[in-house]
Amino acid sequence: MTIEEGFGLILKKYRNQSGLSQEALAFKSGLDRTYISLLERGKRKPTINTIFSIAIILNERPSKLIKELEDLLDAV
Amino acid sequence: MTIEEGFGLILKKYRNQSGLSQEALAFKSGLDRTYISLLERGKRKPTINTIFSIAIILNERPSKLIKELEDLLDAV
DNA sequence: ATAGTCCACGGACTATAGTATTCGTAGGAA
DNA sequence: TTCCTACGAATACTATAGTCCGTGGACTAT
Repeated sequence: MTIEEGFGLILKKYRNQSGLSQEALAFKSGLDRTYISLLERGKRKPTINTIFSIAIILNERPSKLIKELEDLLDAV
Repeated sequence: MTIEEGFGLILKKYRNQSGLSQEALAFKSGLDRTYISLLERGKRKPTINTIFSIAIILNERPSKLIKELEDLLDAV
């Protein structure tokens, strides 16, 4: 699994937990609807600022998402 | 302080701790020497893959760098 | 049977991450 | 001096992050 694929899975999980649609998350985080879709499908590599923007909207610490991503990648 | 400025400070700190020059870090992480310089001066926003690449070379967990960045930004 | 929500996916674009080259400076060493 | 290492900084380039337009399928509800 690539880093971006793992990030996509984690993003999708937390977004679903928050009850937000892709479009709602996109609007609140100031990103594009289709870009959230691309991220969740592991087709894009977010910048550090994008990671922070998304994490804040999801009420999570960026480091928590990254930690979970590390664990997910290690688990392979 | 912006996210990228904070990341630059942390990168510089850990790079100096590791005893690597910008050029040595660049070589080992497969990035450009001038780009490491740009990052440390807060002029660029690294992607998630770049963050992981650099952290690995510095023998640190990406989440640790991000955690420290959060704390640095909160401290303002 | 149709309207609304949610999302995957594509094409075409714009903004910026990241590369390559070069010049200038400062410090230490020979 | 002269040589070398390390770094900042400018310019110009290439690759890709991120936007904006749309289509269509699955599902729900009315």
